[in-house]
Amino acid sequence: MTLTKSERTSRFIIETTAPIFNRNGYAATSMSAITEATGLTKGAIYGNFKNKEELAIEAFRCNVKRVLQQVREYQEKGSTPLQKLLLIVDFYSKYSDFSREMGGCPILNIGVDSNHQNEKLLHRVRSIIRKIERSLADIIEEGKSNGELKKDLDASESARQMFSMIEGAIFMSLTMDDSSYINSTMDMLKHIIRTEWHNAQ
Amino acid sequence: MTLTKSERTSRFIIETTAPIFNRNGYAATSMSAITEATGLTKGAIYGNFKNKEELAIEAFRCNVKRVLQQVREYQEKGSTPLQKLLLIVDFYSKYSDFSREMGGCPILNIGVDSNHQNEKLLHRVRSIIRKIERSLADIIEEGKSNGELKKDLDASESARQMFSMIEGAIFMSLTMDDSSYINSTMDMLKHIIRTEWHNAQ
DNA sequence: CTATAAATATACCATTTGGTATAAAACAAA
DNA sequence: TTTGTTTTATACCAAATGGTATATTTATAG
Repeated sequence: MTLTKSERTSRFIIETTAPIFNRNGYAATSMSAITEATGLTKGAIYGNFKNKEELAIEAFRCNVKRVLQQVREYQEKGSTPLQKLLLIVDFYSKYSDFSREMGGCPILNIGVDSNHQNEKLLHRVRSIIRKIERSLADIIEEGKSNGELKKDLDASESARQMFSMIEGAIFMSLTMDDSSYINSTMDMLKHIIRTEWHNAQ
Repeated sequence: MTLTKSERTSRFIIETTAPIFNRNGYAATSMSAITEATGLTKGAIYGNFKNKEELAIEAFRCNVKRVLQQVREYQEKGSTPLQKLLLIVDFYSKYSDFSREMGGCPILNIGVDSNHQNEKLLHRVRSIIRKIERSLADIIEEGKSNGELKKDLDASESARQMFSMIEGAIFMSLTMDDSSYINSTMDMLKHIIRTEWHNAQ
């Protein structure tokens, strides 16, 4: 587990530029902003990354990793699929505070930013979205299996709807700088889960 | 109604650059892209606009105007508040096709792009969001008054939730290039309106 | 047709852009 | 300590950036 020098500086560069790329987007993040933030020179940056695009991709990966780790920690507090779903919703209720330090939601920001601009980044965003939806759908399927959730529920469609609502609420909260958007929508989502998805007999 | 030359070219510049600003964002839209797209020179651009920022604001205004006009036309086909709400949802079901020519949703794109980047643009986005939510809330209030919608419905909160869901669905559809996101969420929204908001006695 | 004003084109500006070749430094093994 | 290898700093590149001063064209009014 001993890291080489370049591995350490690579991580350092990624971690300090991650919020910058997230806040400003790809085009609006200049190499000079990167050298200033890190205190390093272009030599160090280009010695560790092929180009700006590669660094942007690593920065995105870093931001996503942070979010997903937090979600995972939250959801693992629940013991049943239904509890897990509600805990995930709870996490996103606190998301605007959490996300402020890294400059918003990477999926939303880079998704919008990369569309029509950077194919590679866009593909990364899409694959992360698919991954998240798959893991949500898996939980829903488990819920159907153990009888907590209705058998006729379309797991992948419900997962998409859930994630779509979450991203919409994050967008509104962050652009309006008003956390009541996410609170309100997450309450609504919980209500849907408990009344439409929950298998009450 | 006779326009001066500069008024005509100003409009021309705004209309041809509007989709470019919408697709690429403020920083990633260069003056050379603007001169190329319009076929005009910098002299013509800076003779009609103070700077790039002013043009970007006008371009945003132009894009928003287009969307809102379409929504208005759609909703005016309905005669009651409930019908109007459902028609608005219908409009957004077809939104991804409609929006493609102008490069996505201006509120979403410029909202994300301007945050942490351009205060003036961000303020414009916020004020448009408030305006839209107000008009949605007004329709809901009418629905409460004429008995179509439940009396205990919080009009402005419901408007926010509705718009939040719409923006989330647009984001997902456009970044995943898959219209099933918006269709699915709009179906869900209709269901909510008809079961949770509708006053069935 | 002419004089004046409005609108656009041209040529330029300093600064910044992403990127690179190479020199200097820091490091590791002998 | 010396050698060879990583790693980082320096100095530079051509191209592009947003913006401007001025010349030229185009339109308008007398």
